[in-house]
Amino acid sequence: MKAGPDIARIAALIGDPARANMLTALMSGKALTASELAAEAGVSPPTASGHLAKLEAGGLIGQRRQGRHRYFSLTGTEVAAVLESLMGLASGAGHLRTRPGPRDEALRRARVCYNHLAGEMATAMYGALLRTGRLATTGDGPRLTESGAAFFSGFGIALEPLIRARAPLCRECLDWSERRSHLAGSLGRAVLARIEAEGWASREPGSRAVRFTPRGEAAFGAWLGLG
Amino acid sequence: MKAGPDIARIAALIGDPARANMLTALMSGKALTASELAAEAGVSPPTASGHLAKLEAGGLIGQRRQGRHRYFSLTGTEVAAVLESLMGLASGAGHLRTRPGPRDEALRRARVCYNHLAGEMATAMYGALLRTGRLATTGDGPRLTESGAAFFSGFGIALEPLIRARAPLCRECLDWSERRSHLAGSLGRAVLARIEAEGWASREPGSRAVRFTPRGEAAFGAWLGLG
DNA sequence: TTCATGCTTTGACCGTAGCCGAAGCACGCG
DNA sequence: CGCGTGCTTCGGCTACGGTCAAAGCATGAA
Repeated sequence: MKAGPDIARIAALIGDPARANMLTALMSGKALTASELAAEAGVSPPTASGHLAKLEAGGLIGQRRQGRHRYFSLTGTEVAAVLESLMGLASGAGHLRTRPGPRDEALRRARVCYNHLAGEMATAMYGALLRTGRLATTGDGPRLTESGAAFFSGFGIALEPLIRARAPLCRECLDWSERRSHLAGSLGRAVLARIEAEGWASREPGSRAVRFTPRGEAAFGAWLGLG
Repeated sequence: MKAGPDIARIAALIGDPARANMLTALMSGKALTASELAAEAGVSPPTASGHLAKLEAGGLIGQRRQGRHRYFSLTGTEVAAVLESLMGLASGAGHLRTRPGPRDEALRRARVCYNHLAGEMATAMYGALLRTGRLATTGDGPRLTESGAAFFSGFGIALEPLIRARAPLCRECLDWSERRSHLAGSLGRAVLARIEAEGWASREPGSRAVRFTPRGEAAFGAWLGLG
């Protein structure tokens, strides 16, 4: 017994409904203030404050003071990955009676996962990138190929600063709605930023959903060579 | 709020120390009786019984009656994957003061992850398989190539029954100690079985650790063409 | 300085959930 | 059949943890 790390500690941290709501809200990748998170979780400011302190002590979130606000965010992609996989279990093993509403439909299509794109569009993209040899996979996550480097440079992404930074360029992340992987890492983040800058899609305010315009969706498909 | 599935429900399920211990014990892949799990969790039989009922209602474990015993096991690899990723977070973000003992060291080297091999040896194997083209990766997890099929057949694994079964042949699973992927799925399971049948390694009783014999380790490396 | 806003701490309340002992089933065996 | 073992249900205890109101600190603005 006691083999392996103390998994109950952080599972319990996620296991409270108020805290789970906060973490889910933070999955949008945006840093949120304590009051916003309190509203999101449906609790009073004091309660939220206590929860946030626990989450921080547990290492799941971090804070950044700015002016008289306190911005909270997830500490990293690893936390986001755990949350995503938990959502996969909950949506699968949970009560299926709650059939997906229109809002869930949009989330399934495309959404923000911490800082990169997730959902149907994202797994389609990841598959296309691997099929066309822009990415290759080692045991240690995906790797950018030479043709891939040219491909993304042509899309307007400056790769050098990303490579110079110590954060991993490519990562894969399991999608709870699709049950397949999609692209994460600093490259995944850059792609999402570029898609938004291009005007192909925009985030719905107050939600994780990403809405593609019809023209944006067509351009996205053409870029990747999707059917 | 309420975007996405009810993650708090199952996180809370894992969040109790007694239940977490039970789940960790079940990560060995073996089906255990209620009394064994009670001992593992350090609680009385009545308490264990209550916990097991909750875990089953939550869809995390299933039971199989056999004689006058009741055998419990995890419901699937998806549950195991969540537990592994939670261990990754807990070992990283958790208190690092608990430096790894000799027992942890063995676990890091090679262990059972639900029904397949995990740890250093497993990620090395996965990397070698991808490097040599026995496996290729699509967006939808790894795929067995033709050369890979010949490779595993030559190792004494009958692929047809695995392919005929509806369970996925290849899956990847994130390793909490290595933070890299390793091979799961029915093929992963078959490989571990073959390794044990070959006498290369054996499971330590009452633990998840897998101990390779010196000769077994050498044979394993030669088989994969590791340095 | 003085006020207002954003957040945290304190203190008290309450509910829930874990825990066990004892009794109750259920199954298998002799 | 009746005994023993394995597991579950029941009752009641305890305590941990979530919750909010009110007061206490900060920080920035006037």
